[in-house]
Amino acid sequence: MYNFKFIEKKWQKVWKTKKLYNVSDKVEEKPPSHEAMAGRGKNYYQLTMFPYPSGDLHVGHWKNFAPPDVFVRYKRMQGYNVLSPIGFDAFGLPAENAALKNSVHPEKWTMQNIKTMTRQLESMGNSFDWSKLIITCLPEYYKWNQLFFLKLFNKGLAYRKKAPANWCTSCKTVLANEQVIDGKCERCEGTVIQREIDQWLFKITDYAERLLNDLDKIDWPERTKTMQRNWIGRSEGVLIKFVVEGLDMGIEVFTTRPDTVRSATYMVLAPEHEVIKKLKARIKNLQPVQKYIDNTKLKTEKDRIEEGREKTGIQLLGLNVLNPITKKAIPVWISDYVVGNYGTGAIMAVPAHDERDAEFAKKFELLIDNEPLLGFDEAIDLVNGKKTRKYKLRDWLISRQRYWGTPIPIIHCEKCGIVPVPEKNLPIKLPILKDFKPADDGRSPLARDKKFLFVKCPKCNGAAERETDTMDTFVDSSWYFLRHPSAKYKAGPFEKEATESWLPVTMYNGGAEHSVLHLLYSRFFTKFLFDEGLINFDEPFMALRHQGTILGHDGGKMSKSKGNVTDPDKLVSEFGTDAVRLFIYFMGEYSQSTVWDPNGILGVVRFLSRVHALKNKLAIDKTKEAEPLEDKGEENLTRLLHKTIRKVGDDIEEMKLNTAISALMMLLNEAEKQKEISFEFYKTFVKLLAPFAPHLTEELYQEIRILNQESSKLVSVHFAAWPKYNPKLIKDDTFELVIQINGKMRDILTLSIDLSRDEIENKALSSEAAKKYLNGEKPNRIIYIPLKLVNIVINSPEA
RNA sequence: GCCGAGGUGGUGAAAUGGCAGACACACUGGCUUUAGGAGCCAGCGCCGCAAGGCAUGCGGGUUCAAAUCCCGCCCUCGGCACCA
Repeated sequence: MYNFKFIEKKWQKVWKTKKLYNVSDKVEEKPPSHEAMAGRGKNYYQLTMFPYPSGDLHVGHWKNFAPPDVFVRYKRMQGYNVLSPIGFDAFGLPAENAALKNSVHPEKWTMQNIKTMTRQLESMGNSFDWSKLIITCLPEYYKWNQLFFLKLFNKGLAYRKKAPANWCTSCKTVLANEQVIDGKCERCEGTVIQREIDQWLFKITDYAERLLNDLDKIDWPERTKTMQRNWIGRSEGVLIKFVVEGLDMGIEVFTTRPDTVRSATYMVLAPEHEVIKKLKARIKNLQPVQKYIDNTKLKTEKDRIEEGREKTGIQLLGLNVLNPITKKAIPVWISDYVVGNYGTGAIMAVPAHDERDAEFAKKFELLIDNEPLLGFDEAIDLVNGKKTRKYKLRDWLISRQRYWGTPIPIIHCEKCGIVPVPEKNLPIKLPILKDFKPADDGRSPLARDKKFLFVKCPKCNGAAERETDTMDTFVDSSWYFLRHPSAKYKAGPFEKEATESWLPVTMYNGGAEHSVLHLLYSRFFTKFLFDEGLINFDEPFMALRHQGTILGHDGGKMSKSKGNVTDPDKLVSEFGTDAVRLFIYFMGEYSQSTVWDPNGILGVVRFLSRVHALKNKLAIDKTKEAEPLEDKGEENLTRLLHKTIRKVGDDIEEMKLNTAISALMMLLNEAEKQKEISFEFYKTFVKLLAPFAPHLTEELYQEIRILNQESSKLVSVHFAAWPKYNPKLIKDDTFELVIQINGKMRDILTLSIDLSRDEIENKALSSEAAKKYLNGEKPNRIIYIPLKLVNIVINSPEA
């Protein structure tokens, strides 16, 4: 085994000091779209979703970061100017929780972890441009979160509203949605209820239509697009007004089935429907109704899950509406199976045509009426309905009553109301609090910092208070890809030239678990900034590929809490970074999930040391190279080399790294059979392996260059030109003909590719196998597939 | 329930209508070595001494030919889940 420790350390140091992977800041041509890269530009922006600084790099991080680096190195060798930056998604609840547990400040905890992870990421040998590093918890980054908030606010796209939040009754704090697991608190398993609190929201629903339609113009996995489509959930329907009996008012419902309106036998309102308050006076059973409404609010997620689909509800006695066609008076109910913030929060119930309504009608013994259907448009005309589109997508609730996040740049003034912080006063820095525990009253810990809290109103100069909520960390990650090329820019969130030359991201890599939230929010931000005229594109990621997850030995997702997380450090110190990288690639396709089992690593370890040992077969006598290829073995090897050049390139393009490596293994197997190998061969082999095993190949490449007496200036293998294959050499002059009898393989012949169809069929018919099975008879039919096979069909007697 | 992905040797996996199991791991036998998680040679889907037969979750179908295409099931994973 070669001295990988020495080699890997040495080259990592050289790359770092030479800033080998830092891209030039000068303006290049626009980046090409992924599918039409060739010849359309030279800038290539590859980005892998930035990590949360949890503290250590586990094998899942390797699976995230190592495969895209192959792609990046390959593109670079092809002559692309490749930007591959890295950063840390550094705000968020885990830091707070860990900090509370270990009594360190979240900032200290986070910055320490970033330091460790930086070192670990560096030891992975990825070709990151570290000069473009971003860390979201620093004011120089989150300042721009605040700027974007103000821009959204000015356009009415950031607004404040009383909204239900997840409230853990045991921790007495608000939880993020992702912290609620099966209706329980992730940390303490306490009960989670909905609590109404004033919160900030981004009006992403304004963009629903564009977010949906523009999915057609990006190269993303179909399943991811489908998930976004379902999440946005557009449906085409009609608004129909039902007149309240005896009153000069109506209640509007949304339906996708106006053709069934004649069979609507009752109406159901969501418990929070505002009309209930308005018509209080007319409701005869107000007390039980109020009780039902209160109960709904108190209902926990857990209760709902336990109840299953069992429907509950109560009639609003004394209140009827008129069916707009039959003019019959029908009862009005409230039930929590009608969702308050979808459609109009009211439905016409048609138990004859809707399963859920049928279930409800059956339970409460309501009239089920099956009138003949109307024509769709006919019905709309008759009831004077309004065609509408509705979306399941909700506005994005960004308020967090937590400490470790970006402060929302708003001031509450008694006189002036909600006042935005003037841009020139940004950033509003997050104060260093000693006590950052979440509070009982649901207010952010920032409310306890009087210095932070009490300010003068920027408008009237009177006494005012700062907003104490912080932003959801998804805000940070919704635009970070814009910041990377301008990482150090101070005058704004991003520089015009850098943005125009690098963005949109050419290739985005990351986990499928972000298929909805992060990717949707990023698209929303991009569209908003496009509308503001700040950028000239309205989709952030031209191409997207998900890596498969690595599962723990138990087959479950790796997670710290499960204790099935594997730390690759041991493998790295035992076999080297190159070996671990290669093993990750060789395990299976990039997009596929696999169970982590390090047992097979010896295969790639052996491969690497044999590649290293192959150097001993180099033909030192240089004159040999000039000789014609007389030796058949060497000629075959050259042919195989050129086929491998094509195969490896094609496979990397498709991220099929496992088969690319197996092709290199086959090539090595053949090379080892030779007495000597040429400089040219070895050099090409090393180049082909370079994106996969960057350290060993750099070492070998430099050794070859010295042996070959090339210039002593460092020319890294990672900037060497990717080998080109000779199309003449990948064409064989013979092929293997498979002979089938009745579809079963019976023989193989090696034939010249120059033979005609007749000659090939004749050869096949006179083969041993054909003679045996034909037994002197004539074949019924012969199928010929050029350069592949001949299938001789013989009629069986019974056919 | 709905949507999506998947199911191939002891293991990771190849093969996208045309030789099923490439490339590896593990295992078995042999050679070599003071020694080995070393190297080399051979074997390795199942049944069978062999000839041969049987095999890609299960059952049908299309085809000269199916892991691959079509129909119907079963199982695993991921997402959504009363959205009218």
